[in-house]
Amino acid sequence: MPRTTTRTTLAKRITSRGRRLTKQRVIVAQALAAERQAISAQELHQRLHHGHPRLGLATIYRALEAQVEAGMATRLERQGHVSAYVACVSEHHHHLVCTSCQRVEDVDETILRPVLRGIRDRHDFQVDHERLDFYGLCARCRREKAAL
Amino acid sequence: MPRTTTRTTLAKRITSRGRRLTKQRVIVAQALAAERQAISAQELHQRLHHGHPRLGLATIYRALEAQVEAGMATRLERQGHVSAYVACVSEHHHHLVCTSCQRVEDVDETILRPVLRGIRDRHDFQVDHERLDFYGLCARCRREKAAL
DNA sequence: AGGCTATTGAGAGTCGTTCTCGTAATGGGG
DNA sequence: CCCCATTACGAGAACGACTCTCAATAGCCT
Repeated sequence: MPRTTTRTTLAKRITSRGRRLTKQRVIVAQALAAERQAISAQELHQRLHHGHPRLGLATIYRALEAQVEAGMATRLERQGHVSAYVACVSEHHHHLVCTSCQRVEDVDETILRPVLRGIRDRHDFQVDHERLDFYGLCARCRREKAAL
Repeated sequence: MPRTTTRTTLAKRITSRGRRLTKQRVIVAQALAAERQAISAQELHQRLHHGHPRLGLATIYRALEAQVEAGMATRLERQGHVSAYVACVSEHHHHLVCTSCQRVEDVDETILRPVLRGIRDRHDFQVDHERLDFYGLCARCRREKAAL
C-alpha cells in the first residue's frame, strides 16, 4: 500500500515539532508537492479556491511557513518582491529555475563543495548558509526554442 | 587630481543610458559607495536626512534602481522582505554577507567557474544569470567571537 | 467523551515599495 | 547664454504582499 505509506510520511513530517495534523496543512502540502515549479502563496490560494473555497490566504501562508520550518519546502525570493515556495525533494536547497517554464530543479550538492572550500580558504569566511539560485533555460525549453 | 577623476567617473556612470546628472543621484551614489555594507533604502534615507532633509524616500528608491540598471550596484534580498543595496566594486555580483556586522565582500569569480560547468554538464541547464549569496561570519567577527 | 490548546478564517493592520502629479532642474539646440 | 522639451524631484497617497487579531473551531491526550 504505497499510498498509505506516503500519507503516513507526510503526516509525520507535518506533525514534527509538535505541530498538529490539520486538513488545511495536508491540502497545502499535497498541492505544493504536486506542483513541479515554484509557486507563490497567492497563486496557491487561487488554485485551491475551487476545491476548498473556505481555505484562507493566511492559513496558506502559515502552512507554507510551517513546511519550511519542517524542512519540507524552501522559500525563494522572486523578482517583484514576491516569495515563492518549492517542495523539497532532497535535503539540499539550491535551485535551477527555468525562466521559460518556471520549473525548478535541485542542484547536485557535490558540485558546490569546492566553492565552499574556496570561500573558506581564499576569503577566510565561514559560511553558515547560502542561497544559490541559477536562472536560465532547462534542457526541454532549450530544445523547444531550437526547434522553432 | 584624483578627486576630479573620481567625480568624472561617477558622473559618467550615472549619465549612462541617457540619465541626467542630478544632485540627488550623486548624493545617493556617494553614500552607497562610502558604505561598506549592504544598506536598505530606508536606512540610507535616515542616514542622509541630517545633511539633506529634503531628499525624499522615493528619490532614493529611484536613484538606487538607476544605479542597479547602470551596473553600479546590486540589490540583494534580505530576510524580512527588505531589499538592501550594495555598491559594486567589480563586475561580478556575488556576495559574502556577514550575519554579524552586515558587511559584504565580493566572491572571487574564478571559484564559481567549476560550478557553472558542472551545472551545464550534469544538469543540462543553460545558466543565464545566477544569484549566489553566502551568509556567515567574516574573519574579523569570527576572531572577535573567539576572543570572548 | 471532555477539555486544553493549537489552528483556522476573515478582515483589519503593517510596512516596504511604487505611483501620481504638480513643481523644479537638466542639458541640448538656437 | 538662454529656451524649452524632457526628465527628475518631493510629498503623500496608493498598492500589494504579508502578518496580526480574535472569536470560533478542531486536534490530540487522557
